[in-house]
Amino acid sequence: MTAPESSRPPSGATALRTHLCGTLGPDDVGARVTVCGWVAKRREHGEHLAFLDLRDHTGVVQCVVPGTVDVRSEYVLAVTGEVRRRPEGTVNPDLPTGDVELGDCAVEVLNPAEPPPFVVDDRVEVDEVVRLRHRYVDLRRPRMQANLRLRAGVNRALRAAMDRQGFVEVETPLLWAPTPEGAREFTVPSRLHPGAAYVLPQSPQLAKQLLMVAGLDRYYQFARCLRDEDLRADRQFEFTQLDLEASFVDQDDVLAVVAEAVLDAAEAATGERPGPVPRLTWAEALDRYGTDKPDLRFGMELCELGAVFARTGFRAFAAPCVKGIVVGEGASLTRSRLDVLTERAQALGAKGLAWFRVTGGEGGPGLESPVAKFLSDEEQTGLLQATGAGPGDLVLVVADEHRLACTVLGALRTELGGRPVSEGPYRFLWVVDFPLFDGVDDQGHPVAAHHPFTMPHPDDLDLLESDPAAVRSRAYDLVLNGWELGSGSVRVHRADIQRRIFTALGIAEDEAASRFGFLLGAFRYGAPPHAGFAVGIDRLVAIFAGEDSIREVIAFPKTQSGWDPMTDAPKPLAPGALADLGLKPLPRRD
RNA sequence: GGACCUGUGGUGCAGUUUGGAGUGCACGCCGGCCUGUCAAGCCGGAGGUCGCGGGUUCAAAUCCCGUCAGGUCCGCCA
Repeated sequence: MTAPESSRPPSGATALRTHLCGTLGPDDVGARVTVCGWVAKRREHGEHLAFLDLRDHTGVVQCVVPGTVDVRSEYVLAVTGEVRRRPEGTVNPDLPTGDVELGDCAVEVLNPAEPPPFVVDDRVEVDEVVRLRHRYVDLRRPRMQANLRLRAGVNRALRAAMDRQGFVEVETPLLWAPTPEGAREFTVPSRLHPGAAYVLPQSPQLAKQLLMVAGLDRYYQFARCLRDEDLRADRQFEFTQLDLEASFVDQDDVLAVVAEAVLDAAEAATGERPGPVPRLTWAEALDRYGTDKPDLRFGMELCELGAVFARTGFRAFAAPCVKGIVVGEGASLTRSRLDVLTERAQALGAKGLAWFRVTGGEGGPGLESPVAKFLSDEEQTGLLQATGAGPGDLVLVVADEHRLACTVLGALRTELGGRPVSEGPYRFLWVVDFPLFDGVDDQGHPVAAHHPFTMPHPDDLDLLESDPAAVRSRAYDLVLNGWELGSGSVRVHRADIQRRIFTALGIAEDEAASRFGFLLGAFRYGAPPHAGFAVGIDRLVAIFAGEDSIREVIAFPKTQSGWDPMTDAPKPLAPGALADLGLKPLPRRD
């Protein structure tokens, strides 16, 4: 990462030290220096010589002690010595400071330490619960130090980009009002109002819209967001978003602002600036990649096979949609592997998965498959032509409803062609024109795909009442290498459109007033057209760090069950604390 | 709510298929030796509720049932 010079004092000098361990080099030869840090390794050679590898956040330097030294791993030391070139033949090319060492060292023990529960070293894999229980030790490891500092660099770049683009940083409340909508919220019971509660915000969505009514014009915030939903590798209870909103803008303005910020962040994190961010419509992303967050680092696009099997006699392929993907060199996959893929497809909702190994006979390529005998020669030829598959390839075909066929193949595409997070390049993507509604609720009303303040696509306004499922929206997602990095939308600022959407959603006027009253009330006093976005910082940094899990870029994350092995949170409240809040536990149901 | 995988000295593993004494490996730890190592080397040593509970059996780390914890995924995440 190329951090600005000003971000770190070159020397790191303090009252206790003159230099940093990892920065010492040939230029310092001859200087008498004091460095502070932790003992990474002690190597004693009898009573006349000992080596100490001293580690701080910049790296490790070898200290030579003329005698024995009673220190152990992870002792905290101040070591004073003279920087000198290493003797002939003892240079360590694997160590950045390996040209030099600290000679004739005087060692002061600032604090002894018990043996750590695991070695502070990137070379060992340690159980994650053990790491989290002793996170303060885990974070000493170079990998974690690098991740947290990378994150700081990303934040710095994002903040600079927002400032430069005229955005004003505003903090919004963590204690907010409960809303019966959307993600489960964390509840904070009120002591002063027993029986009443605040909730922690899932996002500052409504607050930032109020800031637009308030005339802030351009707002941003590094917003902590909290959602009481099940955790995953890319989801924690609490996460951080670069949250932003702007007035008198349209979709293109927002995309430009966000793109500049994340491309700056990418440049700061990786040293290279990715090219302009391309756009796909949601419909196109689904058609071509079977997902609304396609990984553009590889091809394997879905092939449309409806025309090939339009009049097929094979009942399994007589479906509204028939699509396939080509797995290059996939013909060598074993039968058991193919069975697993089939089970996987069924688990995702498909009725089945048809596979075809492409063989290379004398008369041209042929198909080897349990279902090949059900297909006519024309269909087999058509399948090969439509997919472009060649000998040695594997073709996977799903026939089903359009959405399902696409998503099943999209999942298989990712599983079979997906690359590790740590592999470049960085392929940002905008997915635009999301549907306004997604599915229907118990009463048959459409369900808001994003949130109920999302502006319908102007070309689809007429369909709001007649064909809500076909209404596109001014909602958009930012995608990076198959990860959803964030989403945003143009908001509804006009009462008449808002009323029509509420009606479509089946939200009565009094219900809307009770749920969003303060927002709708504010909108009566002059709401500017506005739009916004939120970028998930944890995911962005995880990708730049090449980490599969955002836990690796969060200082103190929780396990999948929401447990913190270090603090043992969550813990039962003391009876007195419960009483103060006017709470009484229900009897356990076991 | 569901599927799959995992649980064995401080750490990482093997052992579980086919039941037979807590057996083994690497790292770490403790003690000793060692004047140029750097994942030091050599010698010696300590360290275990095989996640937990129950069952089968003469005998269970190993088989069966249950349960807890962790991970990945589905659901969920307006």
